[in-house]
Amino acid sequence: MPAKRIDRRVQRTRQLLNSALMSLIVEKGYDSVTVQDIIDRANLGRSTFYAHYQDKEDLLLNGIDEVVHSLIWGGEAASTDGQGAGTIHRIMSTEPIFRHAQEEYQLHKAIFAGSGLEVMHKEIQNHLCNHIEEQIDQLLPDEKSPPVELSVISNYLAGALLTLLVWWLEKDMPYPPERMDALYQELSMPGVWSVLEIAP
Amino acid sequence: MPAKRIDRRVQRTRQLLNSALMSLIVEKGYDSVTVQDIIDRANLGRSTFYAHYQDKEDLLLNGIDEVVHSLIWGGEAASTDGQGAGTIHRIMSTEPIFRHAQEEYQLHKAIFAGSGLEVMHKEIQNHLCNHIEEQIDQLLPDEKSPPVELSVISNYLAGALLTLLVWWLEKDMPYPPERMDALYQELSMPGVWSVLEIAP
DNA sequence: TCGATAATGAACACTATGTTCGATTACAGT
DNA sequence: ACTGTAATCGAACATAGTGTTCATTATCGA
Repeated sequence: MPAKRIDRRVQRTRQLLNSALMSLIVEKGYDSVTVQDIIDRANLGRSTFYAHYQDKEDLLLNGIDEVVHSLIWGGEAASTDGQGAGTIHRIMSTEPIFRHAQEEYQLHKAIFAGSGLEVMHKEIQNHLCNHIEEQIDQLLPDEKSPPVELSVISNYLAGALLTLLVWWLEKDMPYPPERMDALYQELSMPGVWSVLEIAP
Repeated sequence: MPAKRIDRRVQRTRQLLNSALMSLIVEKGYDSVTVQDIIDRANLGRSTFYAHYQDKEDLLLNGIDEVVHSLIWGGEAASTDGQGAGTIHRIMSTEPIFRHAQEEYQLHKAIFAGSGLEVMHKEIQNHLCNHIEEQIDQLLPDEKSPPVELSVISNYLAGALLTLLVWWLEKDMPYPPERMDALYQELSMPGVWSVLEIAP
């Protein structure tokens, strides 16, 4: 196999498009950003855009993929340690998620405000569900199968988290990230343990 | 005040448009229905459409408003009675909601599949939140104020319900409505009581 | 029957999308 | 530095849908 020819222009172009989109989202909101806006801001030709991405949505998803991934799977380390007495037993730590949302809340708020929410929702929900199901699998005793499909639980947990996150951003973050994490755990986990029929 | 002049044509037009939209949604999915489709199906002129509704979204919301309202507030009667021993104490009965979704699941699935979800989400979430907050208010002891804003709880409950509903429809309703209702109650309520610091 | 109101539908202006293609530019490898 | 290749350019185009306008026609309630 011949050595792959890696053209620096490709990276640069994608990078330009992505940051153009992000800054435009903050300025005008996701819905009102057009492809024309993006290529103007990035100083790129129209056909260049379509050589890289199918459409606006595609660009958004690709740009955010890494972030989502690192957020969810990066928090994994914190999920198993530091469960002192009195703490609610958790499946995953959501604090990094809230913290990250806080750090660039203008962007996140702008994305979630319009139809960007719908675009992100499926993507994030998928990632979260995968992660959650893995975690639950480890917790379940081998001999017994769960009383409901695991995907109900994972979807429930992911959906609830996203709901809280959107609420929090829309209200301009009235509580600190740690508080939101604690709230999420306290709201969601008791019912989950109950349904799974395992004591935490 | 002069007697209001009520023209039968108006009702008829709106009715036609609405059912045209509904049938088209089932056939093609909400996203791919155009205004042209709607007026063709309804045999109405283009300008007639815009005389009644701002756009597709407007039509959808108006058509579904009554349904949502009756669903949520109609279930109220069942919410206070029939809580036998061993039952989870609930804030509202969601069984009618699942049942109604089941009855015309083709429509609901088609709506929730595309960006109709986003349109409905805010609407339903608002209605649900109002209802839930009223219910919680009644349950709270007068002297003590809730440890968090009520809107967190109501949003959490509404979001979780919608998540379950969408999951259920996408999976083609693997469980009966009663089961889904029970599941929702068991998943959500323990955490809510815990956060509200009141024993059910 | 008689205003008043509603519906018609074709024409129009507009905005955005996504594609095409020949010319141009920048790249990686040698 | 040279060279073939790959990326970019950008204007033009086809497509598709939106929302408005207006003179005309049909239908209403009283």
